[in-house]
Amino acid sequence: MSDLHLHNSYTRQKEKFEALVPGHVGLYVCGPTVSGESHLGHARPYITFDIVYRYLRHLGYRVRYVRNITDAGHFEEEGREAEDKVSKKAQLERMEPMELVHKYTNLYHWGMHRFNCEEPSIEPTATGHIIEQINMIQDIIAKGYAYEVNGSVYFDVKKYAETYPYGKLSGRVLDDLLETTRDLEGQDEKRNKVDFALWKNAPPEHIMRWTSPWGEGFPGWHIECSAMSSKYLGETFDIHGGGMDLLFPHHESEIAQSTIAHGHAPVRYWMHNNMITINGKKMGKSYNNVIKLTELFTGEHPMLEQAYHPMVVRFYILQTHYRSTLDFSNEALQASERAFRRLWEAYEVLQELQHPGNTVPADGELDGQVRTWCHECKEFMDDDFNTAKVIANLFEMAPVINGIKGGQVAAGALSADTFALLQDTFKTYLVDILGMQAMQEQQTDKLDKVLALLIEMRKDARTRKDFATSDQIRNKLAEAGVLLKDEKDGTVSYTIE
RNA sequence: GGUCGCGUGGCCGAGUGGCUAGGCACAGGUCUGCAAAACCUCCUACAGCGGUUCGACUCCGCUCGCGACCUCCA
Repeated sequence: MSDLHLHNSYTRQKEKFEALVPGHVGLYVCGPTVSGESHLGHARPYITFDIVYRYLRHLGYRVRYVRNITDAGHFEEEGREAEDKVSKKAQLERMEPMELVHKYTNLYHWGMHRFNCEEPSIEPTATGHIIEQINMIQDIIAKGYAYEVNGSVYFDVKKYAETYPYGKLSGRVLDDLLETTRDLEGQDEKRNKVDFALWKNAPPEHIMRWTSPWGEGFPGWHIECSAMSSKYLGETFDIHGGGMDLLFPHHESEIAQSTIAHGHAPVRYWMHNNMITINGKKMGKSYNNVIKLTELFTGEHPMLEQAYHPMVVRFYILQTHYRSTLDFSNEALQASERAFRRLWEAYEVLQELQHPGNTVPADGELDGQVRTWCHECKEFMDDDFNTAKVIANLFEMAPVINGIKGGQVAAGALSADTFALLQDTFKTYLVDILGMQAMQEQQTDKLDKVLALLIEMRKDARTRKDFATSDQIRNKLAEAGVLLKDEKDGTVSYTIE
């Protein structure tokens, strides 16, 4: 069906993608924990896998894209004291877990929408799948790979490792882990330090709790993904994605749980995006260096020199390969903003251009070059989703487009076929696959008419050589964020910042 | 400490055993009443030291520097 190759984190190699069920792809991506606001670092996986989702569909696959919402666990709202959760408080003063989760889920959806990320096919919540998780845990206990202690259930990693290749995904060696794992609370309940919780007993003040065969508690962090992915995608599915920081312990644990529950490994291809760094350090809660999406879009953050449009951020992320780290800086974002504006304008110009209709190109060399650039886009995407190279090729073609409009390139330089290919390539890759869209809102007719009037008045002034008036109109509009451009053919167009 | 990864021109960033990615910035030019935009030109880098090779930025080794994971983490 395709020549798609992708880097499989499990084998650390690029592999040809073969769908388990021909024509269909099951894609699971670890979604957000909705106990706080999404930040720039979170944007990366969702944009990365939005590209994967879009490209797989472009290749003709029917994709079921499942991305969970982690809304169960040991939650605290950002900035609030833990005491808030203590049930002694009056009902309305107390933070309701559902309230918190709902607030941040909405905020997350708002962010994804602004980034023009497609919605997943299914967005299951951990709290909506407690039964499935309990069932899976019971199954693992029955098979002898988990044990209960004081109302909590732990997975027996040491036993698992006797038979299965524990640590392969993350490159861990069990013996090393046994020595280096730190002492944490609850360790004394575990048989071995490396064991992880499938179910946690809830202390009295804990606000999220469900009844289970082991008493009141809440599910461990890893089990939800195993339970939900197998429910919606089957015991084995094609692609599982997430951030590199989830390799261990999260994904390693998922493999272990699912392998015991189902008798075989759950995932055929693991994909992991790299981190966004800031001043060379990973952006993350623990480093206290996050820029929230709301801050990013408004520019209200000490580290931000200006606001950055979601499309600029998306473009900036796609200019780098998803497996490389990407360092945040105002300079980099500003460069992306200018770059994207230019490329998007070329795209808009291209849609308006008319081809003279010649079937033989006036410039055979350029014609061939453009065809190559266009065809390479597919090769680049097939090679582990190399969006950076796709964008580079689109930039190669921007001068051709602008040149045709500006007259530096002959209108018939390209054949009609090649011109159509060029138009299609921009639409397909820039819009459909990379998911870029205009930064500015669609103009209203009223504004358009007002500007047409001003442009007409300026044109009159210019023919009278009354440049004081014409420049005043242009400058005042510029102050208001409307930029006029005198085109070669004498017409005037405008862009709104 | 263990495991893994990275180090590219002013900045951001692809990528490859020989065939100058791309973007942003800078500089010069064309066009324009001026400007902006656009177009053309300029800017040839790959941490250091060895090795393999006809040839390495690309492979191997060492050194230095940086980071990620090992704990919630996208």
